[in-house]
Amino acid sequence: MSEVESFFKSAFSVDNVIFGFDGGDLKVLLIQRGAAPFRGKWALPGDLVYPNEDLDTAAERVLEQLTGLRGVYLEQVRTFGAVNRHPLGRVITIAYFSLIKVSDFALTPASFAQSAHWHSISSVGELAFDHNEILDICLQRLQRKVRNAPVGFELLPQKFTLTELQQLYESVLNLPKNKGLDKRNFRKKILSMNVLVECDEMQEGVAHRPAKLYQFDRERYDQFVAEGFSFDI
Amino acid sequence: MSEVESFFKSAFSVDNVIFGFDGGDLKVLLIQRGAAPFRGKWALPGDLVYPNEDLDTAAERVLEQLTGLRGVYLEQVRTFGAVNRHPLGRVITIAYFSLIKVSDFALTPASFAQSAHWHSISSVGELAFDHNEILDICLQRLQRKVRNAPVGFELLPQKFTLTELQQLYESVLNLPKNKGLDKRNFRKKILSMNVLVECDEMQEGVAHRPAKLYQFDRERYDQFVAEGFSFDI
DNA sequence: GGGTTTGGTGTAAAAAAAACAATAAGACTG
DNA sequence: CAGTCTTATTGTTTTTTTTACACCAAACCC
Repeated sequence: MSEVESFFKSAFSVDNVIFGFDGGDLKVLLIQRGAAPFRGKWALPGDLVYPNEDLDTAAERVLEQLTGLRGVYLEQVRTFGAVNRHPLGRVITIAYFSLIKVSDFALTPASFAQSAHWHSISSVGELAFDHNEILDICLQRLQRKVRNAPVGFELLPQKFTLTELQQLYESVLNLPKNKGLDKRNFRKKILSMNVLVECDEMQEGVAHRPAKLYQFDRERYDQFVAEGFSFDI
Repeated sequence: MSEVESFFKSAFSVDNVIFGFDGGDLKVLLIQRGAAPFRGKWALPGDLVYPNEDLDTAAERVLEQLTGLRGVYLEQVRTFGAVNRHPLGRVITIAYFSLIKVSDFALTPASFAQSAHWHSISSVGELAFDHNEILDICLQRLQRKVRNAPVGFELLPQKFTLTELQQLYESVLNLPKNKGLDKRNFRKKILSMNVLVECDEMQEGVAHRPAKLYQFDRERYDQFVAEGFSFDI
């Protein structure tokens, strides 16, 4: 038994399912493992939790090291702790998902070194460890969350069109494009919540009639929530 | 201490919020700590996870040692891992909640030794560690779950009256008795799901008109779910 | 200026939820 | 056994929410 192995009793890590929305598709940011075990395989970004680090802090650190982003949406989902989930010892992992605006994503030294790439959810292959299961559970959580909390906006630019918002929902919920949700009903519903404000700006650079841009108004949302409102789509 | 070593100076435990329903009230099973830290304080039952034990298995073990029950409803909720949550070292804990029928609860050696007692949710005092927070989060989870999955039945005897079922919901959701839910609408809704079957039996030993007894039909429920049905109250 | 593409809008029917109160059945009392 | 007490049981109406559905408008491109 190697020296490291002899110390290796149990540990905990965080793994982060980083979602993005680009090209009308829901994506997940994966890294290619450079070391054993599972060398060369795609995996969720994660790391062992430092002895003096809170779990949320560890998840934020993993996210920032890879994307350069701080203060983005992050939620703990579940802990995976099957005895044999890690080939080298007992490591349980606390799974998080985060939602980022792809346009904000900057290549960091870490992401470069770990060859981070966006993968369409629908075309993720076999991942290292139990990461397929983790991804699956996190996606289910996102699908529920997006329907009863205003988290979808975290995936869009600050200013967006209603069509983009609808496509986001169709993509996250895995509905057929432009058939899953009725355009008129969707707009009616989202606008009737009064949490979107029209910008004085139009979409630019498109080869057709440009759409109005909207923004999510968190203050109004918070106020409505305090009054008993609950977001629901 | 080497860096590698320090990663493994940590442990993980499970804590179990065991809910019961008795006397029209939602209860939680607590134990009184017999050793430091927090000696004498009420706490959630829990234990360190064995090196070769899955997390769910550990939660089942804690539950069985205390109540003698196996195969009851158990769900992982969240992991609590603040650096200083445990005064003696870095211990993160995976929180579970379980739902049991109070009438099935038998005093075990462990429950006797740990002076386990049912506490009304509304009158739980200050608990050891971060257990108040854990209880709170688990209760919130139960409140959501009971509304979109048929888990309420886990808290009732196999045969129950519709009034008991309604009181269970009012208690879990913390609604005023007989004012939170309209009796007629409640019965209409639950019966229209077709997942309850009438027993050929009536309530006994009550000093008034006895009510019909019903049972939850899980097979029917599973079939409906497969056909796209979703439970909602 | 005609073609192409997406943006934007309202109404009617159906379904679901909410509001609401009187009678029935059994147990107990005297 | 008649009367009282307590909880059980049952439907209808109104309101709200959800669904279904189709045409004209605006900008760009050629």
